Amino acid sequence: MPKLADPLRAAETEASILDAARDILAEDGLDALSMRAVAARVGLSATALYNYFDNKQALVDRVVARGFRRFESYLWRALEGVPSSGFDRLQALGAAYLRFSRENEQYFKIMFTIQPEDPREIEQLPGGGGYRILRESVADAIAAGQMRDADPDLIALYMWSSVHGLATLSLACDFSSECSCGDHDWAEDGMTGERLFELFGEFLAEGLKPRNGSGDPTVNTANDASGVGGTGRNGSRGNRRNVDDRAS
Amino acid sequence: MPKLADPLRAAETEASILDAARDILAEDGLDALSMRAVAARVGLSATALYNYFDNKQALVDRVVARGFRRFESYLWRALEGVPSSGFDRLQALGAAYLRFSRENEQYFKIMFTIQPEDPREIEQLPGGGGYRILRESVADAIAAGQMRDADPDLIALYMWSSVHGLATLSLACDFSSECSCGDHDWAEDGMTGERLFELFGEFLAEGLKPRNGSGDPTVNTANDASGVGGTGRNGSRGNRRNVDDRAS
DNA sequence: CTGTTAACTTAACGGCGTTAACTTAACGCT
DNA sequence: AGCGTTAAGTTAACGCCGTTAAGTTAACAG
Repeated sequence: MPKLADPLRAAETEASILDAARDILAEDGLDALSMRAVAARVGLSATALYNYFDNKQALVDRVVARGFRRFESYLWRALEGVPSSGFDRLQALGAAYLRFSRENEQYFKIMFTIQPEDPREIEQLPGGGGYRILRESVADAIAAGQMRDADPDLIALYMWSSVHGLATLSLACDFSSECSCGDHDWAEDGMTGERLFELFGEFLAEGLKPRNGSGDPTVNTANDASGVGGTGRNGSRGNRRNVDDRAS
Repeated sequence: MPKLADPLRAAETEASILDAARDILAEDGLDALSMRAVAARVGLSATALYNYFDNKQALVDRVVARGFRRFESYLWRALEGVPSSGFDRLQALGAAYLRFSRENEQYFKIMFTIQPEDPREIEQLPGGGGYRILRESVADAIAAGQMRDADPDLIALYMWSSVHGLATLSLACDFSSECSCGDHDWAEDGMTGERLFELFGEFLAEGLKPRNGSGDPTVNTANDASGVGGTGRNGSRGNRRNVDDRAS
């Protein structure tokens, strides 16, 4: 690996390599992201890339790090014009999180799948990758008296888990189609992660325990199996244990 | 692909191939899972595997499907002896979910990462893969009056998202060490996903909105930045926008 | 004894990440 | 002007990958 003395030119080439890698990833997925493909896209031979990156893993790590920066500024933009305290800000953050995961599916997948070769180098996940914004918004909401008085890190992590889980599951499984959850037909209104997150807002704010005269009745629609239905609509076949594959 | 007329022998060989693939995956990760490696482990040549599986993707899909079945029976076992209504059952489910994700890290990762070649074949995710158990437990809790009266699918999905997000983030980022969330030092008590899930129980049940005389005060310890701290401990450097990488 | 065929092998193709060796162009220096 | 140095890139090659084509072996049917 030569030393790449000219820093300007080197930085330009490096950036164009990273751009090419990002484009290939977004267009054709991680499997299509080969050193030869990236090199061809920037008009170099594959071995030339090794002047700029130690190996493929290092290149991918850089792509991921860039993804986290882009993710962070995406979240920042989502907060523009949203008042700086209360649940609105957190709702906007969650919605942006889900929107990003859908618009940048491949990016999002590798961001939380690839583990960097050198785990010391992660100033990105989650410290710089949006977590600070979330934590700050949580602290604001607590200070404004709109959120319970608990460890802001714990609350931030709780909200992050919920939204991240929803984003991940939305990518792995299409709720609104054949991969139906239960036998409830959600395809009717094209259930998306973002729509679900709106519905989850009530649960996040008020919890799951029953309460008298709870707020928003909209989430209580389409409820036909409560109070008397016992184990619910699936109760009849719910007890099949299917133990055959236990030791596999 | 010959017809494999002897069904008993064929099923045995197929099972041993799947076992080998599962073992390699668990021991050395997805990158080490090659047709040649699997074949060597069962004492065959790589091409022999094509008598039993169309291609590598089909083999991996079967491994994933087996993983889901194992996952499901794992969750079932976690419910043995737990009373069949109320939050206890859901708490046990969540804890088992996180335990499985830690004990079977590689398995868990590909279960929700790999997307099957033929998406019709997913009777596994999430229908058979534990979702039914969760939904049933939710319906039980609603029927017992221990949970609010809302669409059980919606509640189940909410809880699933929370736990799944926590599991995924726990694997991608070690909360208790260098990848510290915020500047809060959680390494003191070796923060794990399972421990976090215990702490989240209060939020899941009671919500995040403030309430007078809220229940468990243990989650309110270690809280030093609320009420007056404004934007929290990171407020000073929190406003760096870092817009440089916007178009990358 | 022969033909069929299930179950498997070896050989090979193109693509992958990566290394080694070589080329080319620009530069400083006497 | 001629020289060596070196940045930046090339081609060739290695071993591994998924996969296909062709050939081998053993059992069994007639």
